Amino acid sequence: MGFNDRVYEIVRQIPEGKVASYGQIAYMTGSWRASRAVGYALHNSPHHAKLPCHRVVFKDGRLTTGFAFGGKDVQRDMLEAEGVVFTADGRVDMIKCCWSTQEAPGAGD
DNA sequence: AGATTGACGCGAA
DNA sequence: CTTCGCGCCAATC
Repeated sequence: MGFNDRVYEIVRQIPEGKVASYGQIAYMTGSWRASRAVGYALHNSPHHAKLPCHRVVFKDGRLTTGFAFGGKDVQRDMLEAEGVVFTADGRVDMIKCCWSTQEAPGAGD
C-alpha cells in the first residue's frame, strides 16, 4: 500500500486552520489524478483516528456529505475549531485555508 | 484478469 | 447556478 501510506503521511502533515483538497493530496502522492483513490484511502484509513481527514475537503471547499464523522455540519464545526474560515456558502475559504507544502515565507508578515 | 465501485475533478449542456 | 457524464486511480469481488 505505498499509495495508501503516502496519503496518510501527507494528510498528517496538514496543519491546523488549513485544509487540503483530495486533488491536492493526490498530486503529492504522485498521482495528480488519483483524487478518488485518495478518498478511497482515507475511507480505509486504518488510523483514521489520528488522521485529520476532516481537513480534507473538495476543491470547491465543500465538505463530504453524510460519509464522515457524523455529518458535514460536524466536520465544519471541527474545522472552525481548528481555525479554518468558512464562507456564507457554507464552504471552506480555500482562498486562505488552502494548505501548501511550503511554509509561510513571511512568517506572518 | 476482468468488471465494478468510490470521501473526486472538471467540462459541457 | 444546477445537473449529467466522462476520466482518473486504487482496491475489492
